[in-house]
Amino acid sequence: MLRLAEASMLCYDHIGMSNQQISKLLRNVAVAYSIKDESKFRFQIIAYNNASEAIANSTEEISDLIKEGKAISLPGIGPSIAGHLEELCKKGKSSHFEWVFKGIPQSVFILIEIPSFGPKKAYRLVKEFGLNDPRTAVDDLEKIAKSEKIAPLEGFGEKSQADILKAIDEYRIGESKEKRITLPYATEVANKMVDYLKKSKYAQRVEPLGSLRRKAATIGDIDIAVATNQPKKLLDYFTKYPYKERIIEKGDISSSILVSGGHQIDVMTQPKKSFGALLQHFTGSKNHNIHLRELALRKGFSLSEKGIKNLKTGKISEYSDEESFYKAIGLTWIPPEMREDTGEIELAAQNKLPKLIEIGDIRGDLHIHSNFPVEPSHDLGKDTIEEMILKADTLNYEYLGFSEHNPSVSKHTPEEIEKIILKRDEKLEEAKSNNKSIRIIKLLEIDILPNGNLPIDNQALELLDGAIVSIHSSFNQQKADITQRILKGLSHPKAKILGHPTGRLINERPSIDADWDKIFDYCGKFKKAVEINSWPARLDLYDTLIRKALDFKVKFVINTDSHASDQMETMKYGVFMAKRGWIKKSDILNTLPYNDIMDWLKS
DNA sequence: GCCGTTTTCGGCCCGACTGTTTTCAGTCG
Repeated sequence: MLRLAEASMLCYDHIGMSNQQISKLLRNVAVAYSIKDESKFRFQIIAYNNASEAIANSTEEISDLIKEGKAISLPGIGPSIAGHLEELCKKGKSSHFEWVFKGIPQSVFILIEIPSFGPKKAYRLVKEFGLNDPRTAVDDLEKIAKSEKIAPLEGFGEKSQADILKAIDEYRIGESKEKRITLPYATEVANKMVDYLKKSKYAQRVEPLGSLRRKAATIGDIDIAVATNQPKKLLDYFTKYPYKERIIEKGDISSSILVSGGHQIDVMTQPKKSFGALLQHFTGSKNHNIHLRELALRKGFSLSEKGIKNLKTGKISEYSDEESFYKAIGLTWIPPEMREDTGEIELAAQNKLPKLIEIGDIRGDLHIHSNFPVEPSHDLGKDTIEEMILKADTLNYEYLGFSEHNPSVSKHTPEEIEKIILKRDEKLEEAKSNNKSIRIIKLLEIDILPNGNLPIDNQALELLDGAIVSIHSSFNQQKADITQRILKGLSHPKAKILGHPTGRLINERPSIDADWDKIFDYCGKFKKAVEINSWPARLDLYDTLIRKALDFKVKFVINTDSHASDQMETMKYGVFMAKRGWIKKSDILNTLPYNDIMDWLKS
């Protein structure tokens, strides 16, 4: 029955709705409007889709905002939608949404989830075959398609009947697996294809674009742009990729294939002289491009992947690079990581974009685990202290902060813990004298226990230059409790860094539900650094929360949390995330020289 | 229905691909 309630979601229970549920509800309103009368409600459809997306991407708890009457503060939510949501929250139903959904079977909102199904196709099939039970609508449709009853319908045919069966298969696979893949893995898949495409004599330039170029934490489809004078021949070559599973689309300008592992790769082509416009178009994001094109329209230009069309003369100007494309509409070039339409276009118009941090600005890693036997309650590193230092040397670092997990408290007395820390000190001192080029900082990663206490006593903490405090258990505590827990953990003078703050593991574990305003406010006031953890499955903090933390004047450290020396190379992913959070060098503490870092740790 | 550094009224991105069509509707990014 859950799905029935989810379909249009007119029932607002006393716990409130998640952002995802509210987002889906508004998306469904747009779908319903499309079915009712697409041209009449054209702009409502756009508005509801925008609102839906805004809520899906928001870091605020929308259901709280609605209760406080503040939903209108979100860009994309105006007085009308906010009013309907408030009514839904107060009365458990909204008369307006009920009116929009009236006469549209719930099954439509189920079928819409199938790839290649939009409002029209879903509604047509539901009506045609009386698919009135949302719980069985997909199965029923499959049976109907198999018994060849769809092909005879007007506007359908043999091919579309077969395509529907294929799409249902994909829908089922998609439901059972994670669709989005991590950035490093996507990079690997993309690079393999880039190497393949570069071998074609028809390819003049090959660039991975889309969310991959914007360095999003997870990637859906892999987008690749190719400059070529022979698009058809190039696409022929592309669709013959040896690891291809099947061709999704094959056109004259662009094509899509599915490769082993179920990943989709889209290739788009343009002649070399228009490649700048293609780079801009295919990098996105969608919202960035829409905003850019609206801006251009007001200036009398129409933008596309082909170039910039002057609406008065009808002439299209071509651009071989992105800088000149942006310049032509009065903007400075915008780093791909910032292209999410969250204010970057306005800043580019005023030439006020921040100078973002670069990997070369990083002077050291403050979160690494060696294999020194600290007898921790969590995992030990794989490599020796010396090996980690050697790696830091090759990365041209100035310093390295060793931060193994705290020794397990269940197996040791406080005296024993102190002894272990002192033993590690000896080892670190020895390593120091053997390698003069890397300065060593004595840290520890300490659990914040469920009650907010730290498992190590003051005497042991005094032996450290500083501590990273992080949550490794009881992730599901109530918002108020977990917020208090973190603040208490951070309150110790030696606690300097909040490690992997949200605790999320991509595709595995969601973020903790904490009051980030309170936490960032505290960190800003008391000079506690917030970690941007580069571990590809963490990328924590993530971009939108970094932006929020910046508002509270929080300082950050970018760390790798390495458990082996080669993992120290993942620093770049943390830097990508920082750039997506609009971070400058001056916001990051581990861009500071050693002495300044030590001053901060002592402060 | 939302929004504003040319607007509180009058706008709202753009093009590719597919299947079913003979000029287009639907879907996607």
